[in-house]
Amino acid sequence: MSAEAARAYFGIGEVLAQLRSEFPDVSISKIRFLESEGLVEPARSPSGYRRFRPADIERLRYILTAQRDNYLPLRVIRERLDAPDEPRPSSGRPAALTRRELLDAAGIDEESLAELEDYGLVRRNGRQYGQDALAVARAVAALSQFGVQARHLRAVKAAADRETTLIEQVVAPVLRQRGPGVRDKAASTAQEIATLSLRLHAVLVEAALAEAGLGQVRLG
Amino acid sequence: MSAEAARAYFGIGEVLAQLRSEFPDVSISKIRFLESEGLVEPARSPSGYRRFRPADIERLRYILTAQRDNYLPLRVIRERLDAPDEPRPSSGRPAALTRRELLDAAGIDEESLAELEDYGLVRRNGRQYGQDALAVARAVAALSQFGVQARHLRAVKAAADRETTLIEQVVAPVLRQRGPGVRDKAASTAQEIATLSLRLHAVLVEAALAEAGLGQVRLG
DNA sequence: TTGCTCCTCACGTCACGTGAGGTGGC
DNA sequence: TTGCTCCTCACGTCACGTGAGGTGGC
Repeated sequence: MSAEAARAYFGIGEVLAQLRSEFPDVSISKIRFLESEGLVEPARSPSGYRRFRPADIERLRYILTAQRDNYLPLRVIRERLDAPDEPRPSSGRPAALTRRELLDAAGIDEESLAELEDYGLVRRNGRQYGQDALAVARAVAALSQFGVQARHLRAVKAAADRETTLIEQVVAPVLRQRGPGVRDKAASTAQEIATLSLRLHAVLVEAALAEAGLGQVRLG
Repeated sequence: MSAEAARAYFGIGEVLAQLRSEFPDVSISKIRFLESEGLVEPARSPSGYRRFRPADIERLRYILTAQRDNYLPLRVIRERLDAPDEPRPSSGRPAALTRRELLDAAGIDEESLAELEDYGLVRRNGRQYGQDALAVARAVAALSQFGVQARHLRAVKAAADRETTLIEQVVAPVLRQRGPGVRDKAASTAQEIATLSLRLHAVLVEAALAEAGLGQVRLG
């Protein structure tokens, strides 16, 4: 190990610097707030300074990821941190929808749904559809109002498939390891890569549209 | 026009139904709140019911889009709605960065940046870099920590390029029209399509990862 | 001594949600 | 009369941000 390695603790400012590139909206006051809510419990120096260990930083990373990717409220995040092995309590929304419910909730018709199923955009489990199917159907319904058609949807699907494959490749070495928690770790990594790729994709499209004079508008 | 067309007004519940598919987190209380903040001003029926005209709904759509896509606070959205033609006041962040500032802010080194420029992921305007360059560099820096390499980035870039092209095609007919505000309308449409495609992409990747056992994690 | 980082605590703010107690049109 | 949609107003909540007034280590 080099002289720099094996730091046992980090000050709150250092923690901030480590997290900033991945979570641009983190702040010192936010970290302190998360502690006040009992979500992290860093050690303290004799003079009262917070001392974050790597495990604390991992915990912060998890919390920030859950907020950003899953829009989870802190109450729920806390529960999951506290009781990681309990089965997920049903979260209000039904996990599954019938075909009828899906059509109604998304506001699309039979033919559209059939088309989506043909393209592989929507899949069912037996006779049921999941929340993902609803999200897909809603996005497609909104897109169709702008005249976006099948070939665009196919392109999005193809890009999503390629990205999934790549993520699986990156994560594969982790999965080859043994031990408890390996799958959770792989899944967590996969999620983060997916989020970061998505952000990259969004920024690139935005920049290209701006260049074409189709950037963010200020309507009248 | 059919019997159903040419509705002059919509009740708040009908407005909600129209917006839900595109903005899943809208609610009646949110719409009422936006009115209380002076962002929309629907007419009233004699009995006090809010009566939204198409123009009011457009305005809501604009507000919700600005919140969702640009994370703008309502204060700023209100300013833009009130004074749509004023030049954008400098918004705190500098619009441009030097090369040095970009490297520091993103936490990457010279070679990485040179690579990003080679791939066309980052571009400069003269000697300056924009906020988009910073966002790209940050995302790439975070991705590299997970062992994601050049070919992944190239794939993301290619997908973003294809999507941009498709959006331009969809918007082209609008641009061919004449008249004031045509470009703004085209840009607004382009932005919405981009957002919806992004959401679709995200949902598809998420669903595929879940199927592969790499879905959202509950860490210990 | 001077910066610099960090601390607590009270209060403010932003964007809504909730619930009580109503009214109005088919 | 019965549902149903809609109304106001007060209060609550969630996730922080701000600012005053400090302390601690090189």
